[in-house]
Amino acid sequence: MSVKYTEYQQLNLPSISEEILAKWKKENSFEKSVQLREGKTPFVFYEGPPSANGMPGIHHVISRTLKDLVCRYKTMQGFQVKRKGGWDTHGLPIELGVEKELGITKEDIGVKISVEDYNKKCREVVMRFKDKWDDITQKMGYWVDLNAPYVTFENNYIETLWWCLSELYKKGYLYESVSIQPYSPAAGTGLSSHELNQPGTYKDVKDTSAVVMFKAIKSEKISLKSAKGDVFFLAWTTTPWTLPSNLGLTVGPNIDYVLVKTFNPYTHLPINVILAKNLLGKYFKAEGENGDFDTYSAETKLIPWAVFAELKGSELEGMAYEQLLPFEANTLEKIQELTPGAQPFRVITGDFVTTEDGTGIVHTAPAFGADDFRVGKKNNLGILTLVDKQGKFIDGVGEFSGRYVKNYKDEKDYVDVNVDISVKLKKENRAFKVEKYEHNYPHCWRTDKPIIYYPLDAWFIKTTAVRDRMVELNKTINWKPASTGTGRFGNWLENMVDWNLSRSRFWGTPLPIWRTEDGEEEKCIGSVQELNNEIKKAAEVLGGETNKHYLHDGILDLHKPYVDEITLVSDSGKPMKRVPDLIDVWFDSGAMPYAQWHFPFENKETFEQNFPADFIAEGVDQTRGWFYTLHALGVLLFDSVAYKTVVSNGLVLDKNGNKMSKRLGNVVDPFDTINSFGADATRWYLITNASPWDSLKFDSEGIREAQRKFFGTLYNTYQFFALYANVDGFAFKENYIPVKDRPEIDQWILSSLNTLIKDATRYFDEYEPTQAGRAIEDFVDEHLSNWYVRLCRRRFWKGEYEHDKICAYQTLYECLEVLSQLMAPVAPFFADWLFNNLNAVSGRFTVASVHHSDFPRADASVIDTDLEKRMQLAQDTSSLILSLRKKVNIKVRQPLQKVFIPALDSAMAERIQQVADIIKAETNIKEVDILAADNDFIRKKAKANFKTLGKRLGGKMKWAAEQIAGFDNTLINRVMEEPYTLNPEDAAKGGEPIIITGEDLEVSTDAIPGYEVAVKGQLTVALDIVITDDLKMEGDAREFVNRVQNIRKESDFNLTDRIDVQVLENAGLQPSLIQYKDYICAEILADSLAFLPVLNAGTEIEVNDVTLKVNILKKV
RNA sequence: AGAUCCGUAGCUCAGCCUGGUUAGAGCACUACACUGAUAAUGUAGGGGUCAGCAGUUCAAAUCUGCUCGGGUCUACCA
Repeated sequence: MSVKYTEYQQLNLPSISEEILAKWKKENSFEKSVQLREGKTPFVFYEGPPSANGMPGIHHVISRTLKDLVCRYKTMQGFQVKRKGGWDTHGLPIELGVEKELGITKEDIGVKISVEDYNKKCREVVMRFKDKWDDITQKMGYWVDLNAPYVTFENNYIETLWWCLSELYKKGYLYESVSIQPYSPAAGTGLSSHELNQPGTYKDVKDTSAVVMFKAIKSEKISLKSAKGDVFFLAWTTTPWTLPSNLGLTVGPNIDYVLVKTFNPYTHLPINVILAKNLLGKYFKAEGENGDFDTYSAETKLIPWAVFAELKGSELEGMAYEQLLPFEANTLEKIQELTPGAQPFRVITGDFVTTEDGTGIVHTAPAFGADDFRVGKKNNLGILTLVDKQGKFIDGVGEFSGRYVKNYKDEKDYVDVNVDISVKLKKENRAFKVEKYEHNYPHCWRTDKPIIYYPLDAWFIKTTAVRDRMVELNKTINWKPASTGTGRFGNWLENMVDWNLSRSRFWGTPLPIWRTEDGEEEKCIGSVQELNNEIKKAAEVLGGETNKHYLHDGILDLHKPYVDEITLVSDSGKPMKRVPDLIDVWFDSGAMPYAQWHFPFENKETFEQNFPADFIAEGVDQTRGWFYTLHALGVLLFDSVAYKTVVSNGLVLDKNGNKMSKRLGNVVDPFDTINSFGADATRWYLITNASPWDSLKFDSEGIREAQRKFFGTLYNTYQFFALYANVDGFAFKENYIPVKDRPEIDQWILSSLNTLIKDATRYFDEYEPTQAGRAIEDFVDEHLSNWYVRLCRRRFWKGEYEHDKICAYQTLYECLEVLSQLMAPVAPFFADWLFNNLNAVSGRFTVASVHHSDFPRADASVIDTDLEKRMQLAQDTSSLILSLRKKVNIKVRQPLQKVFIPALDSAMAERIQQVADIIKAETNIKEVDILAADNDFIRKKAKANFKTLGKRLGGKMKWAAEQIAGFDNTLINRVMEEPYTLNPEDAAKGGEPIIITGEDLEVSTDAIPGYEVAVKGQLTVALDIVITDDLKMEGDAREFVNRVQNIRKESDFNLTDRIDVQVLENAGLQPSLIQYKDYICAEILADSLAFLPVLNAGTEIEVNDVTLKVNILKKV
């Protein structure tokens, strides 16, 4: 008739996962969990789209666990949490993968393979591991809606991106400009930062470096007039080929510079040079300072030098100098022709200048360095690009024209142009030091040739225009951890530059801008319909073959090459072609709040309800990725944050703290992990081991520990409950017994439980799942299993099914039930399993899954902090007594008469009194004798309370502490009663009196003579270890019970089987057994205990060094 | 190079915000005990210059500064 709690052979977490997963599938538990909250407040979550062209790794499991647990928690808190999944499908990694697979390079696209076929291939590859992802998603228990995911390559998605771009265009935020980018002359292509970060691109190479001399033009303004002869700025470069393009010198405004009189080591001519003071030692030998200038000749080894002026960089600003290498192509006229109004050849200031290397004066060629470009633009230096895209000097650079700046073509007899430039400068008295310099320089990963930084056209979003607003709104975002928001992200925002959108690739979202050949007119398209209209319009105006394939159905695929085949017409009637660029994939993902709903073309209302997100979470590596692009677009388009809370989780490292990489072979396969340990233990470990934002040293031993320690203990507790509840038929059918009517121990565990609910709720609300998990763990281990169940064991298997027993069942049941709910967000399978096992019998909930239930609410009326403290006292006391027993080697089964516990005050006495029974039972002691506060039996010890006294006493603290340590009982008692002056003599002489009160003392007890004593903090116990004959007999009886119980167990008797016991007569134990016969029989469920002179059958047992023979007979 | 996180027992981590005089857990190790939850549990033991240096303070693991080591992100250097 009655349903039983399911009992198990042993804990098998993976099979629990499987079983529950099947149940979820069958019952559509996820969909149901969302449906059940229909009409409730939405909690908006954005899923950062993974790319399915790579295998999922263990690091995906941690961030998804985090996302999942928050969503599950919020659902249980009554919110409706829809979780639309998504896939990131564009981007360089995909293209590179395809190229590798096809054995082609970027240059082959459009030649060996059509763009159409290439993109087709990309589209195939992009979902290659979707099955694996779906698999891990399910197995790890990640609830996300994959039925209608957003996919970034779909037309609708791209259409929204176009809408976003056109909005930005309308606001004037989208513009084209030159920027300095890594460029590979050998490959003839720009490189993305991603390509630059491929392993092995940075190599140590030796290059010709030169410290060159720029001749200053003396002016009235600067006090260099005092220098006799020419004055030169020293500047260092590792790329002498950039020197003809030099347009400025940059100094640090706060750096100290010196003017030094010396000789040029190559020409031996007297010169004056300017360089950073810190770097003097690098170029001048100390012994040469103030040397003999008059006798200097070419043969002199030690070059004399002398400092005769010192000045700040800011004082140098504005000084002019002679052009170093004038040629036809870099005359002032040419420069001003290229940049009207440019004013080159001046000293400017820049923050990026350091005195780590070089001279503290930076040769600035705006075309060939990002910093140079920036300061050049700011200071109107103009720009010279005297090197073409093949990497050779253009015409008009004298003898260097046509020469490659590096050996890009593998010429056998290549002569380094950098060396020739240096030689020329040496001859012209313009080189101060030329040497080989070894440094780390980036190389093209494809051609292995050094890259250069080169000005390239690119499209930008003017994020700097809203920088202040982005900073301001960022302050309203709840960052976990906060430091990422203020530090890494905040700093990034402060120093933000415009967003470079352009990518010269094939598989991605095309930039929807069409332009006339002369660049005079352009159009930015914001929707498919607009494009189709324009297609027709262009066909009509331009006629002929224009757009003939697109007239009938309009455009069907918004990718290359189709968009590029389309010609539009300008307002003045000229044909317009699309600019060739694709956009940065980060724009794809950053626009997902809008594009996932195909906003504004559809789902306007849905979008409005789902923006901004309440919560997102990804790895810290997304700080400048997704977190940034989401934020930027939110601010640019809607003047709003895109998310209110963001959790950034740290990296997963291997157990030795190394980054996981395929190369090192230390990657952890998430499938293996979950298959062998189950998703719950894995998730629990990932969450509780370290805060999500700390990097995690992943060690499967830790999962094993979580499995054994936490899940094992909880499982055991359930098993224990099920075992006896099934015997007694407990199904929670009786009325709920008011907590106040239950035994104190029940009140205590329920109080702890409600405190736990309160804490866990707070932690989850604060996005501190680690703290929540640890609190739950502590409760299960310390409170529930190792104290409540241990102390209450007998209540479950002894006695009749009545009040006390029902209290015990109800209490333990409630603990297990609430635990299943508290742990549900983190360990969803086990929690549901536990919940269902309980609910299948009791039917207390109507919902079919713990994930459909409401998160427990703490009942403040049940929380009794005093009781919790008291119990802690009982635990500590018991622990002390047990340690004393151990010390004197008296086993717990041997009863002892008495323990003394000194109470320092009446409150403490009261508390001990209330838990005395528990202590007695736990430690098998007959009496707890509480010594009142004012007894003289014990000696008290006082220690100064540094916290209260320190502030008042300051320097006299040490002295006072010594005084207080010397107090005796009388003095301590006196201070406890009334204020006491510590320094009466001093005070009498007019010194500051030191008055102390009871608060300023920390009183504890000293040893009690004649007893075994143990102390912990303020708590002292003194154990009476005398074993009287009576106690000995009782100990024997208990020991005997234990032996019989073992025999019962070994013989596989049922818990309820009754027995008859026969014992061979013996002198040693018989008196004890007779005296405690009733007790013994009750314990071992014996109907008789008989002493026989002869015993043929039976077992030899040993009880306290006495051997005796017993025979146990099961009653039939 | 800049930013940020981290550094406490052999290992994984608390404690740090709010300074207080014996720095805690768990795992592992050793020994002993317990055994009707038993692939569990208890007790005891060894194991720490709280990365280093300096400062503030009566008092620093805790606050400040610097240095070193590790991770990550960004940048890439004349």
